[in-house]
Amino acid sequence: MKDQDGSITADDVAVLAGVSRWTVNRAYKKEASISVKSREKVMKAAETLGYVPDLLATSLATDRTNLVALLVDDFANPHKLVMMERLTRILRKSGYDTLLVNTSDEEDASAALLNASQRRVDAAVLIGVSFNDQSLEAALGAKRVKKLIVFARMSGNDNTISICCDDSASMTALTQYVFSAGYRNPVFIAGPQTQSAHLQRKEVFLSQWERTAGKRPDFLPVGSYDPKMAYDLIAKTFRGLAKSELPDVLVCENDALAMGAIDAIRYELGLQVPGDIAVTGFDDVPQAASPHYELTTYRQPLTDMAKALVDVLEGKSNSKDLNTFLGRLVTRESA
Amino acid sequence: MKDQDGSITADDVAVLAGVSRWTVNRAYKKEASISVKSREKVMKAAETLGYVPDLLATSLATDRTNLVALLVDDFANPHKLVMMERLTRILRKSGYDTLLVNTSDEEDASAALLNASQRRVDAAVLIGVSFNDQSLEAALGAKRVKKLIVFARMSGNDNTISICCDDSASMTALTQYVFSAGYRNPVFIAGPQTQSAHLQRKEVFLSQWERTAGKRPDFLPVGSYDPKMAYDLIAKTFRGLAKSELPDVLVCENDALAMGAIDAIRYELGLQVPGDIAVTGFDDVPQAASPHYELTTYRQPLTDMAKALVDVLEGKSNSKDLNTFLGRLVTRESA
DNA sequence: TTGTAGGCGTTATCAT
DNA sequence: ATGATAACGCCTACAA
Repeated sequence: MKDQDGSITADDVAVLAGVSRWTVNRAYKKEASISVKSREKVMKAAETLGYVPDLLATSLATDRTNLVALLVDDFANPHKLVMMERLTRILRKSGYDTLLVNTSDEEDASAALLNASQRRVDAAVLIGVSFNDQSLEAALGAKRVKKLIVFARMSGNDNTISICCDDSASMTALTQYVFSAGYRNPVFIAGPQTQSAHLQRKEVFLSQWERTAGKRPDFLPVGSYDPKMAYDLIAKTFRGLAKSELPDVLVCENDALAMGAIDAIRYELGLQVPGDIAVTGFDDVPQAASPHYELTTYRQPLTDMAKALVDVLEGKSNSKDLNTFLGRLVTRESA
Repeated sequence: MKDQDGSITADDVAVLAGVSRWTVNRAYKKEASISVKSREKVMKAAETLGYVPDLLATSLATDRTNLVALLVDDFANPHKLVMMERLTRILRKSGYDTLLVNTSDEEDASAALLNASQRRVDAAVLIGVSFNDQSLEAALGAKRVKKLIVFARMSGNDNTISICCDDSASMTALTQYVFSAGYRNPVFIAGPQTQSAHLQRKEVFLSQWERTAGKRPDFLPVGSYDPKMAYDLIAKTFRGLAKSELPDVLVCENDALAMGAIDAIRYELGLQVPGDIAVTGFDDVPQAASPHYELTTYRQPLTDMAKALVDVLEGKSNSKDLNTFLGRLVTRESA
């Protein structure tokens, strides 16, 4: 045994087990040519010494960290918690650890990406939205992040792998539901308007609705995916308006906005949901099911998406456009 | 320039800058004896090559990773999101990165601790609650986690550093407020009952109330800090009871439980909050301020606590009992 | 099956 | 101020 705590290396185990250091390391490899007896000896010695292989040294030697950086820029949205839970759990099951990187007070994600690259993460996964494609591209080009993955969002950037719901399919389903439920005067509540706006839920809804109903709806951009901001904006925008001037449904880009919207309709406008104004969301966060919201929304297949992420990490998935999933509409009382 | 992407080392920079490899590394150290000119040359060369120091190799050589593991076992509680945001941001500002470890499906945290130790984290921070002191102690003894910190919870374990609100002071304040607001028949809604139950909020409340009102209140343990579980339990427990049999206030161990309680009172029991049953929480999560909950609760000074964590990491704080903070009561409409 | 070099990219320490 | 040696703990590739 060595002197201090925690400095037990393969060498120490080798001595105790009476084998060479390399045999010790081999004992920890799945398909290594090593005799059962040797492995047993090694494992027993390791057990008594409290030895565990050092992942730092392993990573340095193999150029593989089994580390994934999760970049999150928006902690007001409860769906982030759901995604983090799912991702960390499934990544862990596949042997990956997760670096949680908070990019909420940075202009763009490139500084965070740089930092992650210094830790040699196997991939950086963006669960945020306020990134812009250009800075991403720059970061990806210059730095050494091996893979850049945009999760739960489409990305227009070709160097990026996007794992997400098909915005077109999901919003089309939502549009059809809203229309066939009889609503005729929707307003779309959008999140922050980033530069790469193509393919967004907003665009799909506006054009789909126009095609269906013959009129392009208005939309309201909220500064961030924060229920409070949605609340304030909706209160300010619609307060004092006559019923005839109000929309009959607010189609929200996600549940965070929708929950703020519902509260504002009830507590600021003094109106009923869905009686006066209906509301739809996107994500199906846990709170959406509560009797207070009863939110009609769209659920993404997070587990499948997380598994797809693992496939991408392990190089099993190559074609970039296969990582588009279909979720399902969850209809409740809010619309 | 070397061949592939991302494999630029200090050697490459050294060649381009016309200095030795060690000078390159020195250029990145704050107080290193290096000439301004050399540093400039190095930085310029690094810039054109896109060199950044490798943190993996640094950690291996220095035995300091600047990595902190955050163990979280409960993703249904929105306060976790708040804590994660605050901690990651403040840790980052001090040069630490955060490993997010999901321990929600593990019996105890020791397996997660083992894994973190293999990455040589500088510290493991527990933001969960369903740990038991014994397994922690075992893990701390056997493995090489340098520091084990329990955040936002008291811990009875001496080998553990606890950074939290003073449960006694906070619950006393809450107790006094509830009593002086005229409530006389409280029930405490508790979280999972772990082994080390001493010093918990529940105990403080029960004994404080007994001292004040002369009667030890009942309490109801919920299986996890999940609003839904609180909702179900409260619905099941109180449904069909006569008004005289109902409590007049539910003192909840945290906001997650309180929010479930409020929903259950309104939507399952058909009663008013606070008119029929009042509710208090703990944490002051963002949702607590919404007009729907208007929750009377207790806010912890998270930023100060996070800074204290940094102090502990940097060895500036030694005495274990100084890391107890005072928060403040936030009174709203729910009680 | 087992042992041996050499290397991963950095830092501590000593020498110049 | 700068250069050089050894070490951090492990892995790949090769030799025995």
